[in-house]
Amino acid sequence: MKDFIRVMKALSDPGRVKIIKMLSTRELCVCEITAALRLAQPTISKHMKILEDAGLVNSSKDGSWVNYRLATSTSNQYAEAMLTHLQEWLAEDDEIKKMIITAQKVNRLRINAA
Amino acid sequence: MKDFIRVMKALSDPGRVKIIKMLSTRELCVCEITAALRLAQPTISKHMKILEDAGLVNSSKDGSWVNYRLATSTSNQYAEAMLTHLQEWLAEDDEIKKMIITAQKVNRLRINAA
DNA sequence: TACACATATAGCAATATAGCAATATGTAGA
DNA sequence: TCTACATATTGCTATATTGCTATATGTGTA
Repeated sequence: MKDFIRVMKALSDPGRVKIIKMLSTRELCVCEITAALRLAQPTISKHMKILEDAGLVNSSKDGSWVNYRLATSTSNQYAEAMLTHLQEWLAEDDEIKKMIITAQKVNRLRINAA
Repeated sequence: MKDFIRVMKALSDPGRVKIIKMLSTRELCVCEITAALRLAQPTISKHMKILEDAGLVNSSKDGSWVNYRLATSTSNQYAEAMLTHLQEWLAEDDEIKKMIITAQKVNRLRINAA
């Protein structure tokens, strides 16, 4: 039950759903997600922790960057099923479409240059 | 997006998930759900509204009783998909198993008799 | 060591959620 | 009409959630 609730809660926030959809196109670091969503960096860190605890994303370090990607095989069957649905779901949502375009353009090396 | 979030939020509460699983065995009125879950009647009413707004359950009146059942065809595709999963999911959860047994025994005509 | 940068954690304010008791509404039957 | 019962609504408190700023931690490089 707890595993299920954790996944539902993780997916109850529009920002976190946007993050999931962005990650469906490619791996992103915290600073890229922060730039794309226009939220404060600690806010994104907190969201990523919730997504990771739910088994929806995995992370790995690359120097001081932390790259996040969608979880491939996860210990949480509910997370796995929801990720499968989310490959299709919300594909036509305007806000999501914009976020995906933004996610494709954002680049960790150019974030502070602007 | 709003439809999706509504379903995720509706399923983010253990009590509401229990209600869904109870309704998978049979139709129940508010007083039966109240007796089974051991929460106050207004609390159940509020939960039922959230579930109905999400497209997860339907209701119909029978005298002063309001019967709730799982939504069969719903306007919300996410609700429909989640209900399908929930036919299988959590079947082995101890708490859920107890609730389903309770739901089978509870009877609107005997609630105030006790 | 010192600095720059990326990320995480702590602590706070605003808001949302879940519970309750009290009360209003609706229905059936005397 | 009056009463009993089932449900919904209102208004409240306690807690959870989401955002922020400030600060701590970790990493790479001079």
